[in-house]
Amino acid sequence: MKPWTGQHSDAALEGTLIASRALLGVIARSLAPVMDTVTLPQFRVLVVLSNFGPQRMGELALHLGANQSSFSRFADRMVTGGLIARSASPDSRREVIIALTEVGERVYAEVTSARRREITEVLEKLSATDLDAVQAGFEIFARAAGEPSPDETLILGI
Amino acid sequence: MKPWTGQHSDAALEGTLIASRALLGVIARSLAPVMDTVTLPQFRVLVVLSNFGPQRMGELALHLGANQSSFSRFADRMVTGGLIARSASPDSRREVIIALTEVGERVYAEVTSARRREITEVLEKLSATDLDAVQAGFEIFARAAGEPSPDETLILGI
DNA sequence: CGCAATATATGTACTATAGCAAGTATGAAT
DNA sequence: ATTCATACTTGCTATAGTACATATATTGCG
Repeated sequence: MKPWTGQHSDAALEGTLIASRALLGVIARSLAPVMDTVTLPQFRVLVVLSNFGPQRMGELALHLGANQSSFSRFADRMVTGGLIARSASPDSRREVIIALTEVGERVYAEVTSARRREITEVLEKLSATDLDAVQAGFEIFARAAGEPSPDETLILGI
Repeated sequence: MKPWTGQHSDAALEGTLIASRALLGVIARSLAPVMDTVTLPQFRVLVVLSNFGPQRMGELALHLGANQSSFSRFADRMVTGGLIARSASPDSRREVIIALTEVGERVYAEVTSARRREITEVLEKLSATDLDAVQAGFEIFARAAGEPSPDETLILGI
């Protein structure tokens, strides 16, 4: 099934590409202020911990597609940076649970709230009619595109 | 001027955030296949060279916010990787022009065409009516958000 | 020409990421 | 209890990125 002609699709494609650049700008701007506190790979850890909660080292390493031994020292740096904390697992004394510290939470929140703020600023420029149109279009697109898998999103570290 | 109520804006905000995640998924997927050929910082160079053409070392370093001396060795690695090439400047013998090699062009094209393909796949799922809605919404949003500055886009290396 | 300015390259050094192999501590199973 | 598996850490090593200071080559100017 091909409900539109080539020409029609091209316009929508170009529009989508332009919008995707605009959104990337938003995301980049929201990320910029914390880039001297965390590296992009480190920010990925904040994302995972924020969305999935405290986890064992191994689990986390798996989530991030990293070697466990690499991840241990990676975690060292983030602990030193005050972003995450190791703690003993209640289940087993050989397990180590990694959780966000308050600082880590704050850094993550800073980025997400900046993102919301930026988007709100854009939306505030719109008339009620345009806002409706944006909302409708984005919802339809998001539904068709589907949520990216966590792994996919993490490629970029966002 | 505040053309909408809080509730209305929230729905549009959430929709935008969800769509932004969907688009990030698209971008990440398109980038994944080349991530074993280039690093993200290196991909930024491909982006700049693709969009602004061959440039002097110093210009390029400036574009990327890098120290000139750092960039010289950074360029070495990309030359070794076959992605860019140094050449003499016609203007001055002390200037070095950096340009994409065919491989570099191909890597960049691979990513952008994958992105187009992914988006096209999503749009193909839509009815003509929905496609119109998506196109309208994205155009309005992009116009309001504006093009991100090159520097902003490069934060993420995309 | 001689000297200052410019463009790039190199010496040196440090941090982050990352993998393999080996070590240690703990838990589980026979 | 001994042995095997699990979970994590550490030793070692290598590469990428980045910066500062210094060298080298080239250009432009007085």
